[in-house]
Amino acid sequence: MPARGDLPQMLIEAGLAILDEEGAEGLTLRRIAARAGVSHAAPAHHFNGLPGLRIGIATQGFQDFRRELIATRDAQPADAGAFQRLLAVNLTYIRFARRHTPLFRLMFDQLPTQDPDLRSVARAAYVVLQEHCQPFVRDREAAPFETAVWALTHGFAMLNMDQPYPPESPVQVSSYEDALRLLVG
Amino acid sequence: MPARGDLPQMLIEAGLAILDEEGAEGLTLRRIAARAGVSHAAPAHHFNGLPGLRIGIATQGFQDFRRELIATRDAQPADAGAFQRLLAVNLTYIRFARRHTPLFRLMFDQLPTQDPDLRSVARAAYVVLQEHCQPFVRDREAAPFETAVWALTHGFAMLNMDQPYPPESPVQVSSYEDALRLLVG
DNA sequence: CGATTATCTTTACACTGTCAAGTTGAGTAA
DNA sequence: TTACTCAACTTGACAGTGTAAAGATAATCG
Repeated sequence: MPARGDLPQMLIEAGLAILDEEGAEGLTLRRIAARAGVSHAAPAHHFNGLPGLRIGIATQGFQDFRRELIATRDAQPADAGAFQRLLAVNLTYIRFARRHTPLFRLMFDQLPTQDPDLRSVARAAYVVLQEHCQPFVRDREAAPFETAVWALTHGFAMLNMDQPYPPESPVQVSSYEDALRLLVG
Repeated sequence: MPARGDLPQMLIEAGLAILDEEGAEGLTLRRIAARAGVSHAAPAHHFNGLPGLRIGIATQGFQDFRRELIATRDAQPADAGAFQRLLAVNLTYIRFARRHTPLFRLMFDQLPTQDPDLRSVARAAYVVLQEHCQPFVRDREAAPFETAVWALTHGFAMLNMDQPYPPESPVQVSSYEDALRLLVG
């Protein structure tokens, strides 16, 4: 929650709210500023224009994303198996994309900007997934397997986000478990 | 190639060129029109504003996409194995995303619009991938396996498009073959 | 107390998409 | 031929956008 007077954080929160409520098209500098109760030129003093503000919003998005992944991990029962843990975390990944589709798109659209803070929190979110792959690495190398699991999950999230495609054989969340099982062998 | 006087096709071609040369930010209605040599209001008579033109560009993108997939399939040697064929087609999928990143994003961003033509060509492109999964379906059901292969490939394409992420363990095209092999078993 | 500096507002500008009205030119019917 | 029609396109205007410059305001500090 933004402290009153902490305008940068208030602008980011306003941006997140607009993304969830109105989608990516509503995310204009002037509307963000209006929602935060300041003039349209105020953001310029804290961010490098709209591009900078978008990076800030994406950074906050990755932090929230990571927090949800961690919350899912910590909510697993003590006797949960390694596969169930990996599955639960990855399903949170997929559901986050579905629940916050415009934000999710923005997050990964902003990654190429190479902003240090953004890279850092994005990396931290990935580590949560990565550590759940550990039990399945066995004799093979870790990196290629982790990459495969990540790509499968991210692809599933992307294709499941907006609508089933192709319509005749939809990418349903319910079929992700089977897909993941194919991969872990 | 657009015939002179076929303005709709010329506008789409102009849009594709702008996407490749200037990225998504350059794709404005007025710049597309200027590149096609017409006034800024001309596109309105052939498309439903910029949203309609974007759908048209995405539709053309899926057609080109499908053509490249088919070209790769037809270029395989007669003695190529089923895995090599699947791998080759999917690598074309991944490379297309990398070579035409702004277009690739636009294509899948426009899918939720539910435009009939767009859905049709997108489905046709998917079928190319789908038919290469056939040899690996064996006793299991086809749809979940195809979905898994598609999600893995699409996720790989998305993560590989702009830049390696996370930077320390990049999603390299060279590691896709191992990932796919894990999946087909 | 007076000066300074960060924060925010006001104003102006170029650019965007859309709409309404006007222009043009090819085809058509009498 | 002449008048009509109509699709294709242009022109002009409008609200909304991001950005930059300049002004106002208030807190901080010497």
